[in-house]
Amino acid sequence: MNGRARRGSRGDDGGSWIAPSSADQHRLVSRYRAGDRKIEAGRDLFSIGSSGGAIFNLLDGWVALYTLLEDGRRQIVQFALPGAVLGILPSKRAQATFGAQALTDVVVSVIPAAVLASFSRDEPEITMRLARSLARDCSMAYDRMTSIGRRSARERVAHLLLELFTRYRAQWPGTRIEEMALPLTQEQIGDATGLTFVHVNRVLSAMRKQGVVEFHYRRLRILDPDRLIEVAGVDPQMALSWLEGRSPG
Amino acid sequence: MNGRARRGSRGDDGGSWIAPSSADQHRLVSRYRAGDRKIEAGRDLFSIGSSGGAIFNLLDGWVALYTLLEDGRRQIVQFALPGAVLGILPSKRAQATFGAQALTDVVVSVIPAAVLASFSRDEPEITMRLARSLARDCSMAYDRMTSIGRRSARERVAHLLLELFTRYRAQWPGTRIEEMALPLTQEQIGDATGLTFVHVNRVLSAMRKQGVVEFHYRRLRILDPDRLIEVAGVDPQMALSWLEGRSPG
DNA sequence: CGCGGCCTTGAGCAACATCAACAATAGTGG
DNA sequence: CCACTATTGTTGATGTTGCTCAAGGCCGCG
Repeated sequence: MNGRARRGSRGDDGGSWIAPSSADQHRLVSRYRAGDRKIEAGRDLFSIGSSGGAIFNLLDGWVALYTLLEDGRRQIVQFALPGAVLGILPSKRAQATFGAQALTDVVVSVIPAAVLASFSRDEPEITMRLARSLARDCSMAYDRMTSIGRRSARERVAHLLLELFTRYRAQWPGTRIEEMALPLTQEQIGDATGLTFVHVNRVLSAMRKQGVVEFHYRRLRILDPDRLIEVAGVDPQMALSWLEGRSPG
Repeated sequence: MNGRARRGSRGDDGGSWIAPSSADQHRLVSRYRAGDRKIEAGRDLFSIGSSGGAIFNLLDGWVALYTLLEDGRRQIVQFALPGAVLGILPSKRAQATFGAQALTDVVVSVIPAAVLASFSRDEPEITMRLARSLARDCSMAYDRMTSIGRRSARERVAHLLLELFTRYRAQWPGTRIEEMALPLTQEQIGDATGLTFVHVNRVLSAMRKQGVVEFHYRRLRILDPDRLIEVAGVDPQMALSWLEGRSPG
């Protein structure tokens, strides 16, 4: 039993940390940029219980997918980065069991379900890409679940930071930065790792003191990558391949 | 940090509890029953690291999808029941990050990836069904993740039992049993809920004493459904719709 | 009837939650 | 530029949940 307390929030907060760059590389369907929509940080792209008439292709910004328990406990189940496809439902007229909250200002291309259906008839390729995207989401969910179920607090936090860092960096291949804007609060890290924000804070403090990572007011700096990989309990082989953006061999 | 201990196992154990019945209702692709394969309880359908040339359509039996950490900690990320589609990889020549272990003797129809690709060209409908199946898997994974991340041990166990019970019963619509063969050890329940088998045992004992459920040597009996729903922390509305096999209204 | 896997129970402890206060920061309006 | 406020981060004291270690009982099977 944990994470019951929720601190006051109203969901404003601005964020244009993310370099806009050419968002088109992330488009699922390249024609039509009419359906593009901007959503400001803190708002929901869609909420729990909404019946999905549309699919969102995230072009720019960060989004958190989350679930809620009746008493307010919250779990962030996924962080979506540009290129992600959101809002696919198991069946037509099913209700979403999770919501999607913009962590930064966000640009999405909105694809009505009907349009998608017709696309998939014309070009089965697109449905296949969708399936692969979903398979990836599943794999990531399994990975996260393993983290939450079987790793210590320290390992979980390290693993999350490492994951987000590598996914972020994969968008700018070839760069060698070890610092980034990570638009999360410690509470959100807690919601993603199944911890309280108080404990997240302690874990982060410890890791800072030990010179592993520094996370302060939404800036993440990796001080010692190897150490981080070790703490996260990730196979170094695999971690290396993540960092270099190739498939694990 | 938990669940490090793993008890000796060799994976024998028989299980033909499941009524064989007409397994054809669970077929993704109805022609060709040539590719059918039987796998005995305890064996893996595929293992971590295997590069998937094939997809499995589970026709009969129970399967556990699991991940491993280097030091042997294990997380069961999903239980697959007849009708499930297993082994879809995020990309061709990617390696599976999770394995699939038969909990009972199992019958699967094996569909080589190449065959699936050609099917999806002929009949885009199939790819779409695949996508929906994957979307459902994602939703279930998110649900489970929330359980593990945010619920107490008691709630987690109750939630899992309730889920498995309703999913099992959905296969025989209209029946009103509240007892079933559940081919799991307490250790496997622990691996699925992120607990140790010792603690699972204590939780189950408590729930038995309180007249909620009885789980003993792989037989599950629901003593007090309403109570179980309450303990699991599930919206009664939703639970009711599960039990009746209709979509939540 | 002996063995291996599984379940059960107790004692002690570590990890993490909760409660509570306070400090740092960014955003807002003057 | 400063004062003001909401949010977020920090730290300590204390409590609880669930883990670890350990021993023994139960059940099915050869």
